Formats: sequence, C-alpha cells, structure tokens
Amino acid sequence: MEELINYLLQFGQLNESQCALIQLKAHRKKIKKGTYFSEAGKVARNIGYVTDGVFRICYYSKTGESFTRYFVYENRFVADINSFIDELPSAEYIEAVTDCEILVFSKKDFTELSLTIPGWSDIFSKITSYVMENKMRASSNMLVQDAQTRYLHFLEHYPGLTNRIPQLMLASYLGITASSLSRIRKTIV
Amino acid sequence: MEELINYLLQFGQLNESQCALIQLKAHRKKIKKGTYFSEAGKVARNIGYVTDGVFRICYYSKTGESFTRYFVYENRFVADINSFIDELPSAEYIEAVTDCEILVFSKKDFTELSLTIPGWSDIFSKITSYVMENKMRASSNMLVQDAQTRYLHFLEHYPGLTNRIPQLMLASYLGITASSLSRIRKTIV
DNA sequence: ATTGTCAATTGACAATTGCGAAATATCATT
DNA sequence: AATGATATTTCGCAATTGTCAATTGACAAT
Repeated sequence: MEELINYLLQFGQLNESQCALIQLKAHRKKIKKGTYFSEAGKVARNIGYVTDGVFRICYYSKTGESFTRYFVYENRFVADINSFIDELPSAEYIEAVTDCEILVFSKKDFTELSLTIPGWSDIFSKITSYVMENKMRASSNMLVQDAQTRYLHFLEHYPGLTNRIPQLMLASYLGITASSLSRIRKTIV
Repeated sequence: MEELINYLLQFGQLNESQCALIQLKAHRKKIKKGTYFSEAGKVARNIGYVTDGVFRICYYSKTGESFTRYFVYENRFVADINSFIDELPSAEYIEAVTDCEILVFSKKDFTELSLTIPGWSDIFSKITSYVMENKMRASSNMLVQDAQTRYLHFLEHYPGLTNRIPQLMLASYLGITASSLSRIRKTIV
C-alpha cells in the first residue's frame, strides 16, 4: 500500500489526507493464474496496481494463437487505460500469468478521486504517457534487433522475470517461436 | 487552422471564445526538409500541429545509422510530449522528411492555455494516450509479421505516404534493409 | 552534354528464423 | 510410483532476410 503511494508521488504531489483518501478507495483483490483481469470487447471497469504477480497484455489471432504485447508486474498499474477512461471496449486481454494480488480502483472511485484531488488526473496522464512511451520505444527497438539481442535485452531489463513466465509467452513477446527461443537460450547458457 | 480546432474537438469540448484563444496562440512556421523540429538531448520547447508535410521521429546508432520510429503527417500533433511537458531532454530527433508547415505552440503559451481553458490538459492527455497506444500497437503488431505483410499493411494504412518518403526511411521504419524493401516491392507491383 | 551525388535496385551468398514432427522434461493428479 | 497433460527441447529442412558489392536511375550543378 505504501508502495502505491510512493509510486504516485514520483509523478506528482499529494498531501497526507489525499494519500489517506486514496488508500481508502484501494481494495485488495486476488486474481488466479490463467484468469483475466480484463477482456477484449468489454469495457474496463477497474484499474489495478500490482502488488504481487505478473500479468501479460495479449491478443489472439483468428487461429487462436496468442500474442503477448507486454508484461506488467509488481508496482506498476495494469489496465486498458483508454477503455477505462473513455468507457470504450477493450482491445486486448489482460491475463494473470501467475497468481496475482492487486489494489483495484473502480471507475466510480477513480472518478471521485479525480474530483476530490486536484492533480490526480495529471498524475495519471503523466504515468500513462511515460509508461506508453517506454513500451513503444521497447517494441520499436525490438523491430530492428535480431532475436538473440532482444532476448538478452529482456534478461537485462527484467531480471528474474524469465523464471516467472512460460517460455511460449516470452517467445510471443519477443516475436519469435518457442523453438527459436529454446535454441537461443542454449547458446547463451 | 480550422482543422486544428476540429481535431481538438474530437477529444473534448471547447466553446467559441476558447477556440479563438487557441487560434491566437498558434503560430505558423515552416520547417525545411532535412532539418530538425526537435533534437535528442535538448528540451522540446514547442509542440506543433502539422498542416503540411511529413516528419519522422528517429534516432541514431553509434555508427550513425538512423532508425525511424514512426511518421507524423498532416493533421496530427508532433512533439516529444514527455520532454515538452516535463522539460526533460528529448530522447529522439524529429526530422522534416519533406518541407513542412506547422502551427506551433510555445511551452509558455501552452501552459497559459492549460490555466485558462479547463479541459485543455484533459484533451491533450487523451490525444497522447490515444496516439501512443496506437503507435505501440502498430510496432508490436509488426514484430510478429513478416516484412511483406508489414509493407502491405503500411500501404493500406498510410495510402500515398510511400511516395512522399525515401525508401531508406520506410525500410528503417519497417525494420528491414533497403534491399529487402526493394525486393518486396518488386514482387508486389 | 557531362559530371557528381545520392537513392534505389539487383545479385550472390551467408545467417537467421520459421515450420512440423518427434523426443524429453516438468508438473499436477491420482 | 504411475499416468496424463502441458511445456520445452531438439532436429532437419525450407523460407526469409541480411550483408556486401556492383549496377542502374534520377536529378542538380556545372
């Protein structure tokens, strides 16, 4: 809970009573591995702050194959932000890759905080643009690197995450097949 | 100028006097082909709305090779938004691929509009998250498609743009070499 | 017309990665 | 411990793409 506050304070100012109010609105929730926090086609009713576990944001091809856009883990917000803010249908699925624990804010409470706390919206637009910019840069960088470079970069940037996610999901994030990833791992280790 | 207002109105509400104020703050500026609107390492002092021409957002490798992250053309905003908002050094270059004309807002005028027009900030955070989400989805999609599919998708999504940009830049956006792009074009046409 | 410059194409070859199938490994359940 | 389900590794081969070098094309300056 403290971590949530510290995270928010990186992006703007909040006094003690505002922090207390935020903590009142945040509710703990567990999400079982393999289930979805949010689904494509449905409006995202909640935004979550991950306190434990790993999610992946993914979509499916016509043939049912899944592709991982990115992972979200401890001390980051997880949500389809455009769906949540404008109440539009989500474009993607948010799947719990491990058993997860999050602090959820409902749309109603989130809106209430926007009205009560000046700067709340600003904090979130900063978080959103900062995080998205990084995600975009990451996948744009990957496009011009070979598979091994992408894998090494992942190891370096997300140490420990490799052991928490299935290789097939990592492969689909890296834009390669599970076989390829397996070959690469062999040459590295 | 009308197009700017229409664009903004897609993301929020503005009354007539607010629109007039915005138009007062927007200044026409020409940017010559091959020059930079914004440079890596420098703080972005302006945000631009493209009325004519094509920009590319790019970066350079140690060896001087350039990589194109994405293109921005008519009726879209162009800026390193995180640099502009938080006055941090830019991460990338914004280069005029053709001769360009833009409507610029200085940081000072932009801030003034934020204070004068309630909702101005909201409009921009919506534009930012909407646009970035799309950029991110685009490059994430590209990662799992082969080069020809990426090229066809580009043709379909940005009709006419191919003829306005050098193939080398398009290739670096698609994440392939100029040779590869040339071969692909040959098989298509 | 000629030259120079830069962009785009082409070709030969090498390296990377995908594909499909089979073999192992891992893990949960009984 | 045995079973079954799923994940991962491995293999051979095919397809894609990169690299490097040479050629061609377009266009401006002389």
